[in-house]
Amino acid sequence: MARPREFDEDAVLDAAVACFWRHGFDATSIRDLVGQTGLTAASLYNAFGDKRSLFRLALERYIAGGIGPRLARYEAAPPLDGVRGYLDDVVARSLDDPANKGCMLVNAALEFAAQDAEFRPLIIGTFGRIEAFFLDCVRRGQGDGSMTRTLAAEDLALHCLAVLMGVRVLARIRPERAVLNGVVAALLAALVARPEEGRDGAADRSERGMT
Amino acid sequence: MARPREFDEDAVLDAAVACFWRHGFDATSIRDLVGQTGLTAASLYNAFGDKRSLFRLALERYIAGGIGPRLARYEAAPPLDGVRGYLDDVVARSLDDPANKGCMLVNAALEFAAQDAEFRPLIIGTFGRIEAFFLDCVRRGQGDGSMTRTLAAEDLALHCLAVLMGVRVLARIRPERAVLNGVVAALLAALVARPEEGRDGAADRSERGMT
DNA sequence: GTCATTATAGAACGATCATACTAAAACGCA
DNA sequence: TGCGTTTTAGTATGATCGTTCTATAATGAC
Repeated sequence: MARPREFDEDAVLDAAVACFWRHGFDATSIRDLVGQTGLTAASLYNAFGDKRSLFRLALERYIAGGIGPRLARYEAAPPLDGVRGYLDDVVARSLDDPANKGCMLVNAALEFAAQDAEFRPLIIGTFGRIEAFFLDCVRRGQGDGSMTRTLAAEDLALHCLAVLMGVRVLARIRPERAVLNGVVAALLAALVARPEEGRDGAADRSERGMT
Repeated sequence: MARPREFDEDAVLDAAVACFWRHGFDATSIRDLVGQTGLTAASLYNAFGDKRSLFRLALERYIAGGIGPRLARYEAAPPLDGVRGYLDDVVARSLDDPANKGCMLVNAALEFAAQDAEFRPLIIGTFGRIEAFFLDCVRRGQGDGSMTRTLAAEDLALHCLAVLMGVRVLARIRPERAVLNGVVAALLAALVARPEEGRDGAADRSERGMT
């Protein structure tokens, strides 16, 4: 009934992700987006709204295409393999990105931080999904004896999340395989059960007080 | 011989630090700086050069006033106390900052990342100083038996650095005491020597292979 | 007191920002 | 073949950006 779109929305959003991912929200201009997407400013505004809503769509697409699949890829793995796989994945992606863009979610979190009420729920919620993934790994790992029970599962999961964030920051400054692998190796060593811990599931849980 | 300055350079730089720390480089306008410092744009340019060199001075002042003293405060502490003190310090500062500005160095690192050749050396060098502090703590801790020798000191130091960065990011998103303390507690638990490790210095170093 | 020098104040600069407007163009349906 | 609707293309708009200019004010040296 009306004139049809001449562009592929997904391709345009991918181009927008590339722009925002590389330069952030503020430093990406509408002209940049016009140049990278190939369509005009009028079409951009007509199809996606203003710059903020386009950023939101781009960030959601980044999450749906990058973080979501990665979580799904390791959610059924053995606990230690899940954590290791997730972080090795991140390290590999960080190392083979010549632009060193890091993680768009971390970048957005620091650019908007607390002040932006519109993006906060999406950012916090996504980090919450990642934390939940780590928490699930740790709970299963503590249950099957592969991970240490000397700390609360919640603390260990937060530790994983913090190391993940740290890796994403460190990777932008020192994108060297030895550096990032060293960090991940130390995290995994911190998670594994110590030799003196029993390997028989929950049986020996009562032998230590709760701290 | 000429008209004297009417302002205190240090006070002006402190105001510039406050602006850049809170909003970053791009999102801070010269007009913001004019408003916060109280002097005119002409005086700003005359005294400090353009926006980039003012940012550099502000970042150097932040490092000299924030990070440097913190490193000095804990460099002579017992190894574990040094790491714990440094991170507890960071957590405390993060929690009592209502603006949640995080760390200006981390913010700058992510805003400029790899692309900016002018700020890279300062950013990388400062993180290098922090890493060297952690490495010194770990080496001493491994030497006196208080820290684990199951990993290379370099990897443990990098782990500390990554957790520090992660805490700085996490604190901007979830500035809750329990969250940040949990992360630090897990880091410290990862550093301490395990019960089966000898406490007699370097004596038992030969009993394990190098991995 | 005059001069050279530097600091101030405030307006002005061109560039670029996000966004809106005006027309023309391209379709489905009558 | 028109009509209604939406997408295009290009330009315009007002705001704000970093920076500079002009003029005036304040000092030490002579």
